[in-house]
Amino acid sequence: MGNRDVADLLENIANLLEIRGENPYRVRAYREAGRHIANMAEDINKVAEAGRLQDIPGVGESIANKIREFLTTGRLAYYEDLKRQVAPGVSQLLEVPGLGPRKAQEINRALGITSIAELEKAAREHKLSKLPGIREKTEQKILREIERLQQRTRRILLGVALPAAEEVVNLLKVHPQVQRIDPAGSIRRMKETIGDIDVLVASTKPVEVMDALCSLRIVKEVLAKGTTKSSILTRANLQIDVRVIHPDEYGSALQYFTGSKDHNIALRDIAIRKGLKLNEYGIFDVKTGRRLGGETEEQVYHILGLRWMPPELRENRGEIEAAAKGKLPKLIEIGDIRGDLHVHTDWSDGTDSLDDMVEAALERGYEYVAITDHSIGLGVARGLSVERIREQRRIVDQLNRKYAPFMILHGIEVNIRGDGTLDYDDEVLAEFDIVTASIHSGFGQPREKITARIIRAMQNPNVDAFNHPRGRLIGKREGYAVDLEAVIREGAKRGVAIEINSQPDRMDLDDVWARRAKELGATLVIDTDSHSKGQLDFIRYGVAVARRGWLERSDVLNALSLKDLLKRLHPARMAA
DNA sequence: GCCGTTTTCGGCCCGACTGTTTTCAGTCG
Repeated sequence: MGNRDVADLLENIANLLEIRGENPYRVRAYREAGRHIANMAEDINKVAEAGRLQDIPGVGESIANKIREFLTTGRLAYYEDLKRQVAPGVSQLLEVPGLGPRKAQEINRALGITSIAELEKAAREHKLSKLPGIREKTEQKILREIERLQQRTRRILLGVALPAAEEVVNLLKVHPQVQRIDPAGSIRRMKETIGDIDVLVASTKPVEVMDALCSLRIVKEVLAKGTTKSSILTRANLQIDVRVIHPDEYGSALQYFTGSKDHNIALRDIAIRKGLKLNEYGIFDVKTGRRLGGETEEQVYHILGLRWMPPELRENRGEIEAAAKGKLPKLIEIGDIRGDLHVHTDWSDGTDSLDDMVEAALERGYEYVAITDHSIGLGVARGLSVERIREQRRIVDQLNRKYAPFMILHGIEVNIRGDGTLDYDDEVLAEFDIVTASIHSGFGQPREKITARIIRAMQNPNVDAFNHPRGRLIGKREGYAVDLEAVIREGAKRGVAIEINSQPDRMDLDDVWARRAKELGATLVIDTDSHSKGQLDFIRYGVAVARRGWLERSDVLNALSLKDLLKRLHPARMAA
């Protein structure tokens, strides 16, 4: 029973209470508590054992008791009761946009409908419009939404959404009536997945901007077009919502539409206590109604007594308290990254040559790059034999003479076998400039076994980093079961860096765990795991995870200069 | 149900939109 289970339990309770039409603040209390637990890296069992459940924001006596019961017995009587009181399937109806708890409950009560399929049938037979508060239009809307629901794609990877948003931004920003333009929402916060792609424009001629948007060459279909807000479908089938704001209101609008929702709620709470009112049009004095600001985000935060903060922090995970005390972290930036330490070539499963990958790293302005092809055990990826390693080493040495002072580190992504041993003997591993270790098989092993296996690998003194620690592929594969806390502690103890893998479908570690790793004293390394030249640009996604995890330059191995990096990896060699 | 530089009780973010309404409830972001 882990954090996820508890968070899901609380969210489910909130949903059931909502359907029952309970006090909305009680519903929100469960939702809040669940969200904080989902955002927490520390194991809830440990927190419970230490009697610190009520230290979790949003968890009071009542919820703490329920969590304790759930953790010790595996079930919760209160939740079982609740489930019995709510007809099964009603919560499914809530998935239809436009149907909230009230209407869903009414539809279920009056017609006995418990699934979306039944709902669709009833709507077609015009049975819904006999109910109070529902007429022809609502019925039609429900049918449309069900249809959309069936063909809707789920959340989009940041690595897909961000380039799409940037394309629209770049095409529109040359328009003479566009004064400012930015991606907003979860894209601006650089969340690993994105629901809606939002773009914000500052202009005094919104209609002209809307016309320009809808006639862009990337537009496949105009889904909605208004005077200040339009939605387009791109040729890549991505929906992008664009809104135009008056330049005087751009700061408060950008703040508002960047979110997160929780962050904004907390800000407005501060505003209320100060006798102020905050909305997308500005920040106002409640008594006089006078507008105090809103042209820039900085203004909004300053009037609330806070420092401006990077969007990546705005998740209501303590950033507001930190901003009030002037204790915001100085987040790592993409320019702090001095090199990439996890890169593949066509020697194993990459598509570009060693030379090309090195050239691409140089072009990025790096001081170094580590070539880390796969080891022999990974047959599918053409893992290198010992002979091939030595051959590759000779070529790396040649290239190093050519490109000095830029340095190519000869590395390896060594496979951790089922028992925790590594693919090569220690003598072979000792020849590399950097050894990174990964799991590529045995994902189904029990948690204890995988954890022990990884820790054994980390205890090999040749290992410098542990790659994509959770083994997840977003939307495709859950990570393996592992006690990450123990793995990270081991890394901190042995000086093994923990990777933030920048591949858009990995983002592994994620933001929550990156922050926890910092707390536990581990060093992180932000890598792209590139399999082609272009993928070196993925580094910005890894940096985004790091920033969302509150990391600073000093937390990151490859923010070190080449000299300091070599000192860190090979203190003995450097002394010699 | 939670929480406290107003409070241990009485608040709890704000505005827009839609459809159903003759003044507002429900839903959403």
